[in-house]
Amino acid sequence: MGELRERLSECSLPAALEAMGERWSFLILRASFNGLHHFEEFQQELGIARNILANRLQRLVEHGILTRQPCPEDRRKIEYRLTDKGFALLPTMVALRQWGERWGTGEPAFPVLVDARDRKPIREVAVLSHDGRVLGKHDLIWALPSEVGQAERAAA
Amino acid sequence: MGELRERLSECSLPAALEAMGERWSFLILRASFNGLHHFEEFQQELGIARNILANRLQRLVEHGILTRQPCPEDRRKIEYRLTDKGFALLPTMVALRQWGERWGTGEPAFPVLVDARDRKPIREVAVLSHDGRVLGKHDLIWALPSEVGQAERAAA
DNA sequence: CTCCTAAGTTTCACGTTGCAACTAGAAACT
DNA sequence: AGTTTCTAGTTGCAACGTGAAACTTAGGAG
Repeated sequence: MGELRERLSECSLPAALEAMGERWSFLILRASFNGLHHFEEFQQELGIARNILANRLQRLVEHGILTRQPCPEDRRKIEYRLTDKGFALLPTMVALRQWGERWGTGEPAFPVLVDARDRKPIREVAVLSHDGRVLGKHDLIWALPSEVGQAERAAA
Repeated sequence: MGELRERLSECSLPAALEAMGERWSFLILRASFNGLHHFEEFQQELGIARNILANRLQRLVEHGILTRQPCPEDRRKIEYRLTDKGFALLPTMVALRQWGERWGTGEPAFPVLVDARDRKPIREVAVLSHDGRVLGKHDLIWALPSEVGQAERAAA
């Protein structure tokens, strides 16, 4: 347990926050998920200052979360698009949004994310065991990598 | 689709970020999840400035994410503990950490979160359909609440 | 040729962060 | 009882980040 506390800083959370931890980053990402692609769209949707928006877009591009390329048909316009790395932030974003909805002011979420196949809403994002049970407060413990069986060290 | 874009701001992500969006908030939360409870513990673990730490702890308490109470056996000490609302941020935190691990520097996560029952690592956090399928990039669409069947509007 | 639009950049006032030193209250030591 | 130590802060100040508004540059439209 002593070692556990000492090695806390080896977690990759700080690395993730280095890319996404600044103000506006998640809101730009959400707008991106919702189909916005251009500077002026982000600016009007979010009401963010233009210099800050430029800075954030540049950082997101540098971190490989968005790509930046001029539109072929109107070369004034720049298209910002999510990369796979950027898209992989969807579970984080949905989890955070669901938390805000459940514990915040209680507004119903909008828009709703639905399964394209049957248009039914998605499940609540949760921490699951290897066999798919939802794990709660008392079902979880922190462990050293050495304490975990060798065969099943895939997920974190 | 026009309405969808117009009503983007009704999402509860901004509310969530109001509570957790500042620098250090997630790292303090992680330390909390890992069993730290006292000011000096947070300060030494994170290397955060004392005034900022005091400010963040106060904000987290104000938002109902942590509780603050003096220890009975040593009344110099203050205990900060996660509330249920704070604990409910676990899926968000785990998702963010897993993203950092998968797409960041590639360090193996530490410590590992395991199922208390069998000590096997947890699954990767994902967006799931109502019947438990993992939904990917092309399996998801955004919908107006009105477009979703009345019976199944539970999750977001 | 002129006007307009998209995507920035610049300027400057203001707010936030971070380090270091200081403080108040409770416990421990002598 | 008096001094020291320990915990959880607060204060002061310099550096950095943010935000509103005006300005710039390249490309397209009439």
